[in-house]
Amino acid sequence: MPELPEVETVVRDLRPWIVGQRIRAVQVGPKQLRHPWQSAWTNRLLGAKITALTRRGKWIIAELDRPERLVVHLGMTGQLVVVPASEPIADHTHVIVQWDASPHELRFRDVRRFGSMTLHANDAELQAFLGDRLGPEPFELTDADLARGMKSSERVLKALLLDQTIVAGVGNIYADESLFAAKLHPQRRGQSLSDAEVSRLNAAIRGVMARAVAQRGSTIRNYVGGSGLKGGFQEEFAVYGRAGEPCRVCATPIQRVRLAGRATHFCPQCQAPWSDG
DNA sequence: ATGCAGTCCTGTAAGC
DNA sequence: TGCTTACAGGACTGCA
Repeated sequence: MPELPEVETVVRDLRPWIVGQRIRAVQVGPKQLRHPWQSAWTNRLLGAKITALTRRGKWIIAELDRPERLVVHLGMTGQLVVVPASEPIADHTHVIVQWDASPHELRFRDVRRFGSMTLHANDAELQAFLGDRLGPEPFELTDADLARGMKSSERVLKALLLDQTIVAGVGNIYADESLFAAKLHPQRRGQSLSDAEVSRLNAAIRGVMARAVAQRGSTIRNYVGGSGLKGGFQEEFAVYGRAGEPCRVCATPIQRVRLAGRATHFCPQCQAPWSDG
């Protein structure tokens, strides 16, 4: 599932292929993504040059040489890839962007259509949109930021980590992995955390994210980077998807429960539920 | 205000 | 073998 490391990998892969390219054509399929494509968007994109490709949380942002911003969210099964235009079009391909001077094209494929591709009018409007939804990036998150998000809440840690307004980019996999790395039980309440535990959690999130980005993210089912390459971090999972398997630290079987509506994996020994202050 | 459950969507896999 | 059912979960809505 594309979370921060996967989205970052897609952005890095795509950047050399599409930054500097001028849009010649946009083809949109009949099936709607999360938000319907407005036909006016196509006209506003034609002739525009991509000037930068960036990421904020799990959102991908294409800057243009005009005010509009093209924004993509991969949802659960979204894939954004650059391929030779001659390549057969895979099932569930919903948008194709073609360039003036390239034999390659950009394709957005999304089997379950939880993803979205939208055009925002300008950067200020986009920043307001993202600002309403996203807290700090993990690599910019201070202990004070995280403490503010955690210690004022009665919600369980798993739910708090999935809340994009507290820290942007963490999804189900990296929430579980971060809590293991921080030795915190996913069912602990935010307000039960000590300052030391908040600090540990912050370091854990950052460490897990850095290692996952270095491995080009995780491929569980169908995630691929912008060049079609799979990720490798799934080989390093400590808990996610390892229910019943021995903890890599203490050999205790990894437990799986349902928390905040999500499958949640943890080591009952390493992540004991009591506070250690 | 807060937190939770339900919703969307379809491919995969388990169960009978 | 073929059908039904559960499950995967990011972002969002509606309800208590």
